[in-house]
Amino acid sequence: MTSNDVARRAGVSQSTVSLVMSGKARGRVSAATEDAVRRAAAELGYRPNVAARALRLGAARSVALVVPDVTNPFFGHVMRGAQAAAWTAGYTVALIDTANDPAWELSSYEALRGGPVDGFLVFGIDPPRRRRGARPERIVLIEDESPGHPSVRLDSAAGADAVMTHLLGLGHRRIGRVAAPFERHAFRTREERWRASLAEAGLDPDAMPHARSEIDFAAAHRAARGLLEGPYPPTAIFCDDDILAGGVYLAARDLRLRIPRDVSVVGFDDLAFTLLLDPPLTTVTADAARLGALAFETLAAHMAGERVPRVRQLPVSLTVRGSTAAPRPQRE
Amino acid sequence: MTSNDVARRAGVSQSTVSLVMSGKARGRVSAATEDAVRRAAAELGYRPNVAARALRLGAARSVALVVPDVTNPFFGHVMRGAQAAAWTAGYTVALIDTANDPAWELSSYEALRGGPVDGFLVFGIDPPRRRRGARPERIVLIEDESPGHPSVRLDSAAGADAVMTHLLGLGHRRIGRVAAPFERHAFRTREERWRASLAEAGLDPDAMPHARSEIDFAAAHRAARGLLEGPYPPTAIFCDDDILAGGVYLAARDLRLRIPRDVSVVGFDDLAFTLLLDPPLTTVTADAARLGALAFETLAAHMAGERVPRVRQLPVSLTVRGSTAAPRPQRE
DNA sequence: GAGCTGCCGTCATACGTATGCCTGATCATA
DNA sequence: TATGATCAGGCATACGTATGACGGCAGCTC
Repeated sequence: MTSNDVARRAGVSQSTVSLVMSGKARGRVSAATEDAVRRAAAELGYRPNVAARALRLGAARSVALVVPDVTNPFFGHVMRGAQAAAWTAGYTVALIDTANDPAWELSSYEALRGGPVDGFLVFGIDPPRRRRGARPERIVLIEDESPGHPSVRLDSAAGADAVMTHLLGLGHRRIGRVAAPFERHAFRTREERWRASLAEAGLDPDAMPHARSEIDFAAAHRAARGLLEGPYPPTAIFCDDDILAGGVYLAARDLRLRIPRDVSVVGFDDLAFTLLLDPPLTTVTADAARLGALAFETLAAHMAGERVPRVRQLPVSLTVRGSTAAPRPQRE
Repeated sequence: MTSNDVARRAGVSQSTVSLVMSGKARGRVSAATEDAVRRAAAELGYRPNVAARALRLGAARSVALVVPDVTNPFFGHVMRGAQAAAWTAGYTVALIDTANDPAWELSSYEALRGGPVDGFLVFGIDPPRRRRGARPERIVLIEDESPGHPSVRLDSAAGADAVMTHLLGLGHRRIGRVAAPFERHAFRTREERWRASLAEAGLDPDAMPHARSEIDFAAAHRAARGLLEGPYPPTAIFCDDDILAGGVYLAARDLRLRIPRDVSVVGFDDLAFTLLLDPPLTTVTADAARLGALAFETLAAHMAGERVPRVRQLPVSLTVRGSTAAPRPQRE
């Protein structure tokens, strides 16, 4: 099934078929001919060959989506948003799951340079360095930034501020933190706002219990235990995301601490499972799907040569549920 | 950066470069020349153009992975497994998230027929009907089956049997069910084994509380409430997957029922969040990543023209945790 | 030294599409 | 009626790769 077959059937030349199929028939092909071509194409079930088109055009109408952990529902939503947006734009999404391995991430750029994709949507671990190559690489970063590439992200600063205002407003003075292990911009921002908010409230950030943890329940469980068993346990814990917050629940259960009576917990992202926690988690609600879609749209605009804002932010909002309350009067 | 550039630099012809790069140099190119070509290619950072190769070869070295819900971690693991296996085989994975919409699923086959992918890995909603087309379509089904296509799946029968043996062994006589809404083979099998096990124990399956639910917490919550508030509430509930089981926890919390004292709950898949539930969920542990990898391997073999078993099953095992116990003596 | 056999390597072409350029026909205008 | 102008559509080619068909050359045998 090639355009030649269609041409033969419609009694026209291959060029005419191509013209019609790519919508460039205006003024070059009569309505009657166009009709005949379309009919022939439909009858034969003709689909333009993507490889040939890609070869000719030098573009594959495909983008790579690089994600650190496909197993994490947050990324799932991002993927959904990006994929849907890409699909409606006639693009295909090539999925790369790096499983949190920076080496793998790097090698994926290398491997995909040959042309299977026109651009990259990167939800990365390390910010990709700019790489030399025939054509300048089209990259949009998600939740991170790197000079020279446009990026999209949640408004982590506003989210973290809302969390801290909430917690401080409840009367907490010992607000600990379970941080993600990456140097991603989003996490850095949350850390900074946590520190800044504490400082503004006259508290010393460096005196606060603080831990870093891989983003999975078991690791966060260990990290949170360390925090809660420490000499100065926090009355509230601000986590970089919901998974880490889940780890805090696990630790609290271990130590027979009640949430929020003994310790308040706040997450980030508002994943579905947070409703399952008992009590349900107070967290920052974010539209991850929109984030993915926005990333694709930005990449598409970027590839089309349009000028694109260096960074686009999506609003977030604090959703207060049962995991936060005023601290108990301390014995000290 | 084309093979011509490499050829010029190495002082050979384009064909020689092609020969070397595709590993077909044996007996046609001397070691010295081959070396020179490789060096030139490396210096220029040459990567064969995928589109051109795909056009020439009529194969894209890419497969589509069709998944109903990228947001569900179970599919995340499948994707991870499939993607990793594909990647090491030099294949690219095009992701399709159908968001549980059968129409979308269908249209994705249609759209991808033009050649962007060589085959399909389908974790489908509806079994795809066989479609006519120039070349016979290469499809492997996951967790489902359809005449004419190879399929891979978990051993749902064994899993369900283990669950029922466990529950009946604990003394349960009223074992309800929250079923998934799809006619997928995996779910059908679990249903059948549930019925068969009950019948073998001298119980009437039709008398058991039974509900169907979309696979999300809120829907399962509603469905489970219906079950537990019904005239003959079950002492145990077997759910088609962990998400549905999560809904049962929600309903139990609503109704002030304690798990497992008032009702035992069993899930399927062993997703990470089940550890977070209180008590942790008894469930069937499955290697979803292996399932994805196996699916790809099967597709690759199928495409290579090898004879492939019509169906391949992966073992599963029951993981007993805190959500199951003997029923309380009934008042009736 | 003529003929044969391997070994290395090049030539030419095909894959299917998109598009610049050209041609023939129709039509309007002078 | 002669001359442009406009419209419809075909011709030819290029995109970069893979590969079957060839050709030149060295070494060998008789």
